[in-house]
Amino acid sequence: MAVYGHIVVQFQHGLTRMTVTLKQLAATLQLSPTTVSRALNGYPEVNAATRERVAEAAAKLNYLPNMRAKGLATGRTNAIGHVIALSNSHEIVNPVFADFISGAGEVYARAGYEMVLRVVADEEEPHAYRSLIGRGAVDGVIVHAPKIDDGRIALLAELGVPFVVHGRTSGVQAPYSWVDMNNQRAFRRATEFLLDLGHRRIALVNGLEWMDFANRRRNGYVQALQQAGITPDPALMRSAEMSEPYGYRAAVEMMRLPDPPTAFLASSMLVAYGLRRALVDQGLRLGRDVSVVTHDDDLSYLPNGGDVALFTATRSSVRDAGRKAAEMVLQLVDAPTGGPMTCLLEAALIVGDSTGPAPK
Amino acid sequence: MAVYGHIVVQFQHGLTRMTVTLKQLAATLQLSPTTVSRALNGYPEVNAATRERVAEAAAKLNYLPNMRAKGLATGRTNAIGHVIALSNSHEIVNPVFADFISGAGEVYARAGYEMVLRVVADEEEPHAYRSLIGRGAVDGVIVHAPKIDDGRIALLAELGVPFVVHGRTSGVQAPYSWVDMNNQRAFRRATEFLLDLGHRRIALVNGLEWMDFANRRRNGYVQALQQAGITPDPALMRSAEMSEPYGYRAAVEMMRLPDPPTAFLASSMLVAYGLRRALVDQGLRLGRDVSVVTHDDDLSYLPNGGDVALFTATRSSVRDAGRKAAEMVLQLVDAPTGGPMTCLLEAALIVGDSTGPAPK
DNA sequence: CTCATGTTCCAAACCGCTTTGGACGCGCGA
DNA sequence: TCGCGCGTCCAAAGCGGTTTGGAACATGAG
Repeated sequence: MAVYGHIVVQFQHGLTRMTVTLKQLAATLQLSPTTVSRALNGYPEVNAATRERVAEAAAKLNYLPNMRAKGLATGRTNAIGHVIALSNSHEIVNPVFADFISGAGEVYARAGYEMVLRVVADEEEPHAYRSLIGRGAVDGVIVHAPKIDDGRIALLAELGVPFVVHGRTSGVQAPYSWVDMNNQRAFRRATEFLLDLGHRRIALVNGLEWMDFANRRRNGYVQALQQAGITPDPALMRSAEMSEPYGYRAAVEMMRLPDPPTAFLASSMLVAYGLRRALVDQGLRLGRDVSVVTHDDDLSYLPNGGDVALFTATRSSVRDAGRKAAEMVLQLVDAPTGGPMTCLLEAALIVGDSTGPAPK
Repeated sequence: MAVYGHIVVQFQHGLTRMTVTLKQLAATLQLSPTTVSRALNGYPEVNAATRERVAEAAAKLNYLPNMRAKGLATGRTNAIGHVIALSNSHEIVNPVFADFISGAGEVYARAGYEMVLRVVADEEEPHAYRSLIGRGAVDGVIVHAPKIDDGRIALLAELGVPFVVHGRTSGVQAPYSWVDMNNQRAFRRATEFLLDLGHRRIALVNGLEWMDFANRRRNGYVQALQQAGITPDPALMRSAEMSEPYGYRAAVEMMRLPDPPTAFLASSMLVAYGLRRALVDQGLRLGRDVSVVTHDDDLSYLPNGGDVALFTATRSSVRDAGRKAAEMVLQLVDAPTGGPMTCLLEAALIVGDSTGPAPK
């Protein structure tokens, strides 16, 4: 370790690495730390010429403020926390997660915020939130994958931290901030679309229905059926973790029914892939012998076909939702009194090759 | 805001929220901050009875140390940074990412580390690393998706921060820490497996070949072919972002060749799905008329079939890789002089329903 | 010329924790 | 009895920023 002027140069691994502090910067400029700090943070009580000098020196010396120190002094962390839970029975990471994160991350980057992630077993989730906030690691929080009557909302309200939920949670009365896709409406429309094509036996291959989004989707489906005077048939409704093999099994088993469905509603692209595989295996052609509509989260690595949509789908970009949620939580951090904000996104109904009139 | 004894209780949103500091805790205990700090951190110079008292009080008052303050004092952040880049042409989040993160996150959680994520356009990646480290936001870094001759290795070495790469980067001589799957060997074995079944026309539907992993996979494939006296046919080799439609197109177009392949090697499950769809559409049966082997990253939401594997596959859990990488970076943070560590994982060859002898 | 008013800068306190360098009392061997 | 070492504890000085409460000087009005 050697000292040149006021710049400390640390030798490490045989490499030169420099960490300039505000104090050192001030010293080389013959100014007080106060003035330098103010110059860099745009306070008015500093001469324009001085401000210029400071900015130049900072750039030249490669000064970067230490976030921990800044955080300590200001009480702000400039970080938002995301807790993702793994149910330890089936340790599935929500495939939607990557895209949501990428949308949110984009917003954070622009705003100079950090994203801190915790992956925990779901029984430790409350602890994770308490710890994240109690130790002052984040200024706000995003809640992922809300269940029906989700306890996290009450917890976070109690902790008094700004948060926004990706999705909603039926059963919680207290107002809170959320951004959600209109799951019910999307699935009602999808069902109506199939009804209009003459389908009467429509199957729902849904996600886990204690997840709020899946519950809402089923409501939309049931609503549309009832409106058309059709009693929902439990044999045509499934609920499980969404995967390709799940879709496959669902289709195989339902097609064995005495009165099999002529159309399927899938809760995700992967499920739709599975449905497709099973149906094609049985020699059926999608869009002619049997129809499939899926929800499409518009995941970057799971595009719905090429130029023309492979599946008829209700589409809503989860990445957009991530962006929205991030923007909202940042606003809440800036103005906690702003009150709950909400944002309901509508899904587009994209017609692809997988649907057609009900066979006679 | 009201003061009870030395505990400050803040009223906010009409709710009671408490933040206890070490100083307050010390005051209620009639002890000095020094002693309390030492008691909580397990230093020997404190009486066992005192330590007990401190621990109890801390638990009762719900004391959680402020990480920013702790970080400032110790010079440690207890956080590891992950930078993920979005090439702005095609903003695809690597589907592998979610599982890797979940493996790593698990290790961090156990070690009391935070994971901080930055999502940036790839031209800003160097800046992201500099900023993350220069501002003291993290103690170490994981490098994702290395390309051939990746410049990030040199950058991070220069910055003098502990880091481990998920993958390797051909062309970089200097030693560095990495955990990688043996891509070359996996694809050589897969190719050999097909050769043993009598296939001579074997197609490779690869990922982007300036990604190091894809390059290695091709090497393994080419090596096996040459060993068998077969000259690799450029018409049977593709390279692109891995997706279902890509697999579909590749299969459709290759099957139109005068001398079409009898077997395919896919670089990911999604590509394999696409291959399957195209081949089945043409009335071919997998495992009889045409064979498919894929690499399977064992992603939680993309299982390779149910009880029996849908695709014959080289399988290596990317979640395990995440765990490994996290463990390594934590070790490096604890002992930076420990020198580069490496970990090469071997893929298992799983035989499924998608392969069979070459048709006569 | 005087005094109020700005402008521009600084010294010092503070954020919440760790850590250095003792202080103090006690038991023990010489 | 003295001196030494040991076990326990504490005061105070950081860590690297921000922010409060002036100080010093120039300016303009009266």
